[in-house]
Amino acid sequence: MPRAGLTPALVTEVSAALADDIGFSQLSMGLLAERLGVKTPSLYKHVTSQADLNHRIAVLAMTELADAIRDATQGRAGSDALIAGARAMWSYVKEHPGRYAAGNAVRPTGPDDPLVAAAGRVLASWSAMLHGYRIDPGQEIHALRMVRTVLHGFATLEAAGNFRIDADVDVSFTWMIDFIDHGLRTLNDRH
Amino acid sequence: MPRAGLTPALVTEVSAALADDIGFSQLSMGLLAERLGVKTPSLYKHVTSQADLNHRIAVLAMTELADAIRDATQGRAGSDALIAGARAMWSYVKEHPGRYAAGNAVRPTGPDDPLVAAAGRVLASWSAMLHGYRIDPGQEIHALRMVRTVLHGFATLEAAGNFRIDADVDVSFTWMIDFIDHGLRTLNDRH
DNA sequence: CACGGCTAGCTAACGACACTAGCTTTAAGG
DNA sequence: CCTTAAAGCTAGTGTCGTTAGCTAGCCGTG
Repeated sequence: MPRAGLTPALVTEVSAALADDIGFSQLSMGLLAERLGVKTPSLYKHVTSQADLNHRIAVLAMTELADAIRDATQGRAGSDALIAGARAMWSYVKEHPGRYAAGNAVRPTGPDDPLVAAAGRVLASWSAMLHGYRIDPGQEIHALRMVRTVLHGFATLEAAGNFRIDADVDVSFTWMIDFIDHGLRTLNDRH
Repeated sequence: MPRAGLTPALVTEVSAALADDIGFSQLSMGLLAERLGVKTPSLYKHVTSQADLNHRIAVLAMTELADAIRDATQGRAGSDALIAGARAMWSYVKEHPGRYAAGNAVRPTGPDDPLVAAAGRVLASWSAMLHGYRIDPGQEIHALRMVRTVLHGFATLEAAGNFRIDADVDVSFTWMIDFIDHGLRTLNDRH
């Protein structure tokens, strides 16, 4: 019996890809083992439990997402940064729905959980992006939460196939980002 | 052995309440049977499978949510209707997180699925609410999707405990609704 | 009031799943 | 070449969803 040469990182990567293929909720140790050409119990040499595996997928997803947003918003500001960042996040979720689902399903175990750090990097990107709008410091947290809410909501609704007429979802997305952008730009002009 | 007097409706109601208590993902046939004072296999006299049960919870949730939003927006228009409807949805989700999670996890089986009708009633309420803003018909679908996206995103993020500093989540919610309201009211004033 | 059929609820059992125990064998390092 | 950590295996356990088949409570009819 030749060795398969597995590592925790490889197991995580393959399970993330499998989750993207069949859906995070359908992921099982048996299917993962089959895809890796190995029997189920062998996985426990690299991963302590399914919860541990899910956690690793979540960290991977949040890290990749943070990188994607950072790369997209790099060198841009204001409207440009918002549009580029939002599209980057949306396309990441469309391409990796299983990973993203894992990222939202898993709860951090504590303050020093790498998942917290990864999620913090995503938030930091949005926060940096908002600086371009010169928002009143007291309103920054609310604007940040709104951006996060909108993008998360759109991503999950679309990943779940919840938009009936999905022909012009792209148009709706653009419209929505434009709506938010316009609102942010005119935040200080309110009477 | 005296009979418990179960019905599909009662089983659904109790399972929904249980899901709200322990979380939708933690719901199991065994726990439900225990709460009903019955052995697990007895449930299958009233419900064909766990998938069937989840579907019934989802229909119940969407129906209740549609009623709550309709009642809250009744007799109101524009900003008032948006604020009242949004708060009604938010408080429903806070009060019944398990039900709402079921409503989002379950896929409709077909076009005549009662779940589709219930979800349609929710959408109809948002649509009626938007009429008060006199939005250009070509943009209505986008505005509708945005409202849905924002409320769904906020509800799920908060239900998952994803807002770190949850002290002023209520303030953020109000701020966000106000932001959306302002944007909708000035939609026609864009240059 | 008796009785017959429907069915709610039960026990027993199966398959799928996550996981553990313990063995064998691989392969890396002295 | 030989020792040793560990990768992968087989076998087995507990839990969960689900089915089969029996028993007994309830409702309608005679």
